[in-house]
Amino acid sequence: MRILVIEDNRDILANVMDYLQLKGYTVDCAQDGVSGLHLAVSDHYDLIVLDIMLPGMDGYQLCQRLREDAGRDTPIIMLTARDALDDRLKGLKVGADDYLLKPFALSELVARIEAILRRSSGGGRHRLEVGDLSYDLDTLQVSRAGKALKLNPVGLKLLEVLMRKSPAVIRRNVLEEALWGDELPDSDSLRSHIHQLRQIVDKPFETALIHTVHGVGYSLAEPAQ
Amino acid sequence: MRILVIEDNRDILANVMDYLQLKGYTVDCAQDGVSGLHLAVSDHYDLIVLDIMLPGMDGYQLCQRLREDAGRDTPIIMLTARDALDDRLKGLKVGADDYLLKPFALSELVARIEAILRRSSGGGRHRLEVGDLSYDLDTLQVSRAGKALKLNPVGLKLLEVLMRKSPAVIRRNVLEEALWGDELPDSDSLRSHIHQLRQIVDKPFETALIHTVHGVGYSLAEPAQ
DNA sequence: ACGCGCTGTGAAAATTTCGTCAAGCTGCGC
DNA sequence: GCGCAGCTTGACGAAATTTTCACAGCGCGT
Repeated sequence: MRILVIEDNRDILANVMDYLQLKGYTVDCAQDGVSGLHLAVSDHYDLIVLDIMLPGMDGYQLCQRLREDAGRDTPIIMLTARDALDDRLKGLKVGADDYLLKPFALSELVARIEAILRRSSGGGRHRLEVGDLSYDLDTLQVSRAGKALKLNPVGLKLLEVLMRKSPAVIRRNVLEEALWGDELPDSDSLRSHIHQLRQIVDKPFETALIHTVHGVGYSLAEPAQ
Repeated sequence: MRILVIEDNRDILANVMDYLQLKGYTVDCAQDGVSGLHLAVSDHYDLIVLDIMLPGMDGYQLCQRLREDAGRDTPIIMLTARDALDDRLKGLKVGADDYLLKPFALSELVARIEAILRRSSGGGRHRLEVGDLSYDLDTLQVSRAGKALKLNPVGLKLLEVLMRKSPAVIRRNVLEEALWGDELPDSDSLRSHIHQLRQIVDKPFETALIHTVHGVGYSLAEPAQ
């Protein structure tokens, strides 16, 4: 993963670069807006970390020109020193994906980078994994411990929601809304679907992944946790 | 994704609801502050679009009560007709997440909704901690001193309210309202639930965290304090 | 010290929720 | 029209949770 850091403060820049490289990213940098934009346009990056206050061209202008003139939708995380509402709005308006208030913890920056990369994983690998369970969102193939499983449309949707939020507990009404939207079925058909899902996902295996939380909903998680 | 729109102007409300539903959101609405707050508290929403000027209770009050009384951190986008700085500061102060000045383009509203949802759902997990007691709001797992505890739905809710406001004392009627809303049980069942909660949270350990304040209510706090 | 009201305790009763199964319904390809 | 796969509905016993109740003990004002 290639990341471009645009920041004029040498200390911050060095810190961020070190930390990101430590995390396994390939990092380039620029210390002013013009050369930053040049790099961002002429090369390919998976994400850009962009300071607002820059010599030459500020972060907003850079972001805007990258989006509108160059047509790039490279994810951008903005760094802003102030907690001013205007900054946040302006940033979002010109197309930033997230922002971080200085001073920030490096771990937080990495967390956001990962969140955004995961979301905009344009690479096309849409796949969910929980324990030995795997769900390919492109081919709609589900397998556990290497064995392919055959699921219904409702089962797929249910599994998708459960896996996306794993290991969190999903409330019944959230699941119902995810499956049917506003027009819920008259009876409690969610129970039947969970039952069916279990027959396929849990029954043939040693350990159960689907857990019911009485009076609340269901969760999908490894028992270890 | 469930969105609650609180707006008294019928035309704007209809427009916004139509557009959001078109975008695939599940939308509820309220046309005054009181019923809006009631919905926001009694149901679960991923985001709230809140008009400032409302009959009954204005947007600031609603936001403040939702945050402070009900302890909800549902993201809120405020709608205001004025461009006054005071309004913005006031909004930030009571806990709004973003702003939109009327008149606004529907596409802009959606852009902000998506930006905020991305940020808040990608964000780390929510957890409450008081002393050696810890409560993960996502997985609903409660543990004290490393030992996992098994709680009922009512116990969880009770603990959540107590931990959120810790070390403050919570009046009985506030607790009752948090648990049952308007329709209280006929008898004083709160006592039983507190008792049950104590059996699980305090009994197996050295020090008690739950304290009763005679004639007032209960608090959850470390004894040191 | 006394009494009243509030609180702790324990357990039974009432209610809700859950797992499971089987039957009925619907849309679709043949 | 037939058969099929997928979905919904309803019913039942089982399990878990919540409410209710009775009684004992404690706090506090008098």
